[in-house]
Amino acid sequence: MAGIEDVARLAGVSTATVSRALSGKDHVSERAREKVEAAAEQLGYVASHSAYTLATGRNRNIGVVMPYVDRWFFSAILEAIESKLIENGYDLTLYNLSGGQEQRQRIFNEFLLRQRVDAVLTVAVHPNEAELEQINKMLKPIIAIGGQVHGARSLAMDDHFAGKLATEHLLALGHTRVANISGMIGSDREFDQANKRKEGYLEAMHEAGLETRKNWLAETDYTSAGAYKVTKQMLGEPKNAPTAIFCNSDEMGFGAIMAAKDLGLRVPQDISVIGIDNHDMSELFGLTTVDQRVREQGTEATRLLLEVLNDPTLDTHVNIEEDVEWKVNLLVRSSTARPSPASR
Amino acid sequence: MAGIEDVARLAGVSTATVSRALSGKDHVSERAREKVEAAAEQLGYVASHSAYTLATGRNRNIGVVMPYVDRWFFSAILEAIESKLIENGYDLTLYNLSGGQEQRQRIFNEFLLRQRVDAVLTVAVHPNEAELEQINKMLKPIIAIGGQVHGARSLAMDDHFAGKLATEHLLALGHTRVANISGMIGSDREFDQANKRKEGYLEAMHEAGLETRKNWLAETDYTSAGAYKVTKQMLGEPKNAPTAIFCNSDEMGFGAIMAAKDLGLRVPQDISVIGIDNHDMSELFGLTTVDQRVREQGTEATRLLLEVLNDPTLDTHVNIEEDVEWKVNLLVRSSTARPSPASR
DNA sequence: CTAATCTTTGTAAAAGATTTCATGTTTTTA
DNA sequence: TAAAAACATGAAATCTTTTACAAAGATTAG
Repeated sequence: MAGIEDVARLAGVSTATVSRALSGKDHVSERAREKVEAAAEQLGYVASHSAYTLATGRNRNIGVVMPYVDRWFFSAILEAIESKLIENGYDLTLYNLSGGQEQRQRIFNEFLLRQRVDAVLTVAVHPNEAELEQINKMLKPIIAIGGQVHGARSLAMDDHFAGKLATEHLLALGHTRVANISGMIGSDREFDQANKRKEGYLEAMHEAGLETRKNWLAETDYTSAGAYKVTKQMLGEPKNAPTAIFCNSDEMGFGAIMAAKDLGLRVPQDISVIGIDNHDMSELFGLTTVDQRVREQGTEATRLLLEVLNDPTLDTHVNIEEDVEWKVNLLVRSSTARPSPASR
Repeated sequence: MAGIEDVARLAGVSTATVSRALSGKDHVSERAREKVEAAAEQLGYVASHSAYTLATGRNRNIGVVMPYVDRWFFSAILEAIESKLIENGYDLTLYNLSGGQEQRQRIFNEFLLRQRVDAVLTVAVHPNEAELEQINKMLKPIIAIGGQVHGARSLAMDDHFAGKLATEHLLALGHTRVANISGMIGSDREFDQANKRKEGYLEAMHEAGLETRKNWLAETDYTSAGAYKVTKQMLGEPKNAPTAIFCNSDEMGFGAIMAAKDLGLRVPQDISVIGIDNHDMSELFGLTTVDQRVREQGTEATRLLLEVLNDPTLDTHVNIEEDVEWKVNLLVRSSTARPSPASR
């Protein structure tokens, strides 16, 4: 492959001029610029990235760390981040934490420290003490989406509020027997954040002076299969059954709806279901939800990050702990309605 | 951050020895190795990646190019690729083609040529002539998953065969009125490949001497919402309705099942549905499908790639055009059954 | 015991860009 | 027209590592 010297030779100038011309810098005569551009074009020259990085200290590369890639929320947000980055000339290096404790450690101890990235974007990651220390060692900007990371800027929705909002929608419709399906606390560190939605539910119920029976509080993993199972149990004995279910995520909402239908119940006449997310398939299920505009979150967080990187007045190692609170909206579809008179 | 010289100084050896000791090379005395390791540990030294790359020409980084990230197939395969790569000490740089023609061009013309990756993995990408030329300019190994790329090794399922297999399952159950929902040809270059599944369907129908009515051949985008819509139309007038539907993907199968249920039809008693993929949510829907073991595909393709990269006898620029045919299996669940006597 | 071989180590030369500094040239100002 | 300022350019230093080569020390063979 052609190097900068080849281009310089062909254009009849020095490598310094080539570098200046191609990066649109300072003082380069029109003539020289044209000659250089022609030579570069002819040789198909593209600057070697490692040399560029070594010389400038910049990577034009952002590390994205997330606990999963193959779950809808994460893949949607990743897509948005990637688009925004490419648009601005940045590469995206992906670090997926799903490979177990050992791999997770390696990512924090080795990969992120290789100085390969200019900044880090974490998505729903809860670093522990040691990991936090490693992250801060990098002296690079960090933005955390979906959950605070100590020392980093964050952009996150208020999970407590969202849970309350969803529950209050059901209460406003007249439901009094409202259940909640949450993730298993502790089974997956990263989802602890999302479980604050349950607290919002509890608060709403409490404020309305309603009881929350034990069997209306189900826990399962954050999958539709898990929700399907617990919903079947919950709705199995009609006597104790709720008239509405608030699921901590839309995917769990799908499972709840399928379970209800398989039991011969109609949604929403016999049972209302609400989720959180506004998953791509929620429309298909007619699922009422709290829209958290996932893709926009990715775009906005990336914009924030680029702002920091492009602002030369800011030290690159700004870890302003300024948290952006992300707005969410109730999106009513056909899975929620007033409880039927019979069920009361 | 500490550099190699700091480590050398602290350990009381030369940088050459540090380099050799840390990369587990050649002839280094036990004593020297220990001193170096202790010094590196103490300083928290991690070799700068760009310097490593500049000196060795290696990136320990693989470029992954895919048309989408936020669709299940792609996110699942991405997860598998990433895990395998991290395990082997490689980074993954993601290039997502969904950002329109202009961005697509930039990815092929600039990003991939920056010499930032040691190899490229494409997933269901159909490069055009110009793009192919750029790819080959890189002189780097390429492996194509899900569709051949001229000049590259590939690992792909036989889409024609899978379509035939799915259709024959329905025929074996006794169905004669079988419909197909495919993607829109040409609307999305990358999915042309998957549309070979339709040809398999047509062949199976033809070989069985069955007619394929026009309104049993629906086209839509590869989403469940699209499939929902066309299925409602198709099953709308019971007279011409099929007794079974073969969908080109599971996601479309979900849409078909939901549409059928919303029309008051029972699956599989009134209508059978089969898909292709074995999507994570297929079990929830009880969807019979052709399992293409998506994650394993990603793992295996990555293994193949690493094999090429690690084999010093192979020129790194091996573009053996050796295509691995990926096996698929019929996975029968509860969405397919014999047609009811009434419907015949 | 000497010569040959093997280990260990350090010096210095890469790798391929960017950028500082110095120099020569042109333009502007007084 | 002379001095000052602005501009264009190239030589060489720089970024941080790996590695070829040379040299020195240790071990083995004859």
